[in-house]
Amino acid sequence: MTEAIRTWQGVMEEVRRRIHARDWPPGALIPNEADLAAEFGVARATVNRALRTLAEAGLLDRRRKAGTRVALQPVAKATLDIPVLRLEVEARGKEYGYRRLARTEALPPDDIATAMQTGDTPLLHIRALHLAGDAPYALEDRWINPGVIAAARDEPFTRISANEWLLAHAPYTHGEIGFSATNARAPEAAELGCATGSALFVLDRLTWDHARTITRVAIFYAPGHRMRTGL
Amino acid sequence: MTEAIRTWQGVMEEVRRRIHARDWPPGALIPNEADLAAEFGVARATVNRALRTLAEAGLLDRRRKAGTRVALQPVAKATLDIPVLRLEVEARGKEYGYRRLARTEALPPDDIATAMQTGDTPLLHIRALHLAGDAPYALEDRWINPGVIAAARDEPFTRISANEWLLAHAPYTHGEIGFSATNARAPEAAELGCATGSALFVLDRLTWDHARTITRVAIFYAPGHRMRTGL
DNA sequence: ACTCATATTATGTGCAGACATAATAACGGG
DNA sequence: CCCGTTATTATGTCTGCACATAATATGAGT
Repeated sequence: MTEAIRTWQGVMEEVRRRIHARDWPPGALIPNEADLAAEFGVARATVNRALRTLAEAGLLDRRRKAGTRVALQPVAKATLDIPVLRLEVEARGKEYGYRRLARTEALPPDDIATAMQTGDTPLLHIRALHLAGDAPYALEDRWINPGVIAAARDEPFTRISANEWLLAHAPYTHGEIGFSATNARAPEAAELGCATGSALFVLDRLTWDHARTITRVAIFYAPGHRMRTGL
Repeated sequence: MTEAIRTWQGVMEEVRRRIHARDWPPGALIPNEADLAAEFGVARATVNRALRTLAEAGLLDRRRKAGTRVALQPVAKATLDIPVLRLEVEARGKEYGYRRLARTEALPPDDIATAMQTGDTPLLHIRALHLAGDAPYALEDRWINPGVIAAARDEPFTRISANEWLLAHAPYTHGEIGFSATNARAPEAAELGCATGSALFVLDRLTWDHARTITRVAIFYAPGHRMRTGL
């Protein structure tokens, strides 16, 4: 017998080891919390914490009464941290720069109006460039609902980006985020300083305050951008 | 006084409400666990669970002795579920199809060899197409280290994709995942049935078994693919 | 003033016991 | 044999208490 397991991390590691070693193969039902607690000589709450964490990571499936089993198809869960663009640039050791390109109040295109459920009210439209050193880093194309965030009407967004201003002034209750790839059209190519047709990584986000949409933004990253995380 | 808070979810909601209502503005130090527990009439462990969950979500910053404060720049954490391609297709209500395009044992290009740290040993190379209905859904380009997964040498991968086979036969301890965009070169365009130069969304993954690399894969999604999640 | 040891404090985690809840299994009546 | 009710079981969570740990604040000694 090796040294005893004392912490929930210890229990988690041991369970992970057994899964990995195929002691408990994919799909297998593992002992219940009380039994494991007895085996490891810890409280049930400790085992619970360990198994719950593994379940959140997608390695286990748990159901009341049915018990805990090893996930058949462990869906990899990638947690991406999406910081403010300024911090993202600074984390790469580059100097951050910002340039507002346009600020208008206009009727958004149909797809935006539909997504934001704003009907045919005009919205605030901001287009801005984020720089890393001298090179364009990302292009921000944003629509803001001034009906919800009235203060945005008084903000020029020349020195502070909408990206950061909204974080400080418009908390959201929930949102949706999407990732895709698109070919650069002429305006994006000109603004990002790349060839027309270049493949751009796009992040789009729609945020809500309860039932009302606050803002919808698309971030076009300069060619070659890669977003990464551990598993 | 409204109804009492009983559960950790209840505490979490109330804390979230106070942050959102600016009772506790960004950067503010909030009361300690013991005080909150007394205020809400619950045990400290309950408050701890609530605050810990909010901290994991990026809404709070916690440090021992220093206390808990509202995050200044709430880094949005997007958790992406990356299921097996077959399930991804089936979840869209389409019929899944699979076609192996190539299977060779060869020396990988330099960047792959470097990433996998396999020196100049030959690796198993699989290229396969995943279909949704009749349309190409994604192209899989995979390198497998047979030094770690010897059984892969005996598997033709004609009926079952490497994507699924590895999940069942090669558990990993950790990995890295990346997202980017790239222009389709001639082979990808031909295999995916799209124009050369189309912007493709690419997911790449490198998995390890302790210190040894198992496999590195790139998934090229057909044009227009969008990966989405809530916030 | 400055330095280093010591006290204090907030979070992190463990334990034992209890009850809640969801889902399955067992059972009994028709 | 089918169907609805009831018992059983494993997880989910709460409580109250204890001690561990990390980080800051304090203060003694030079």
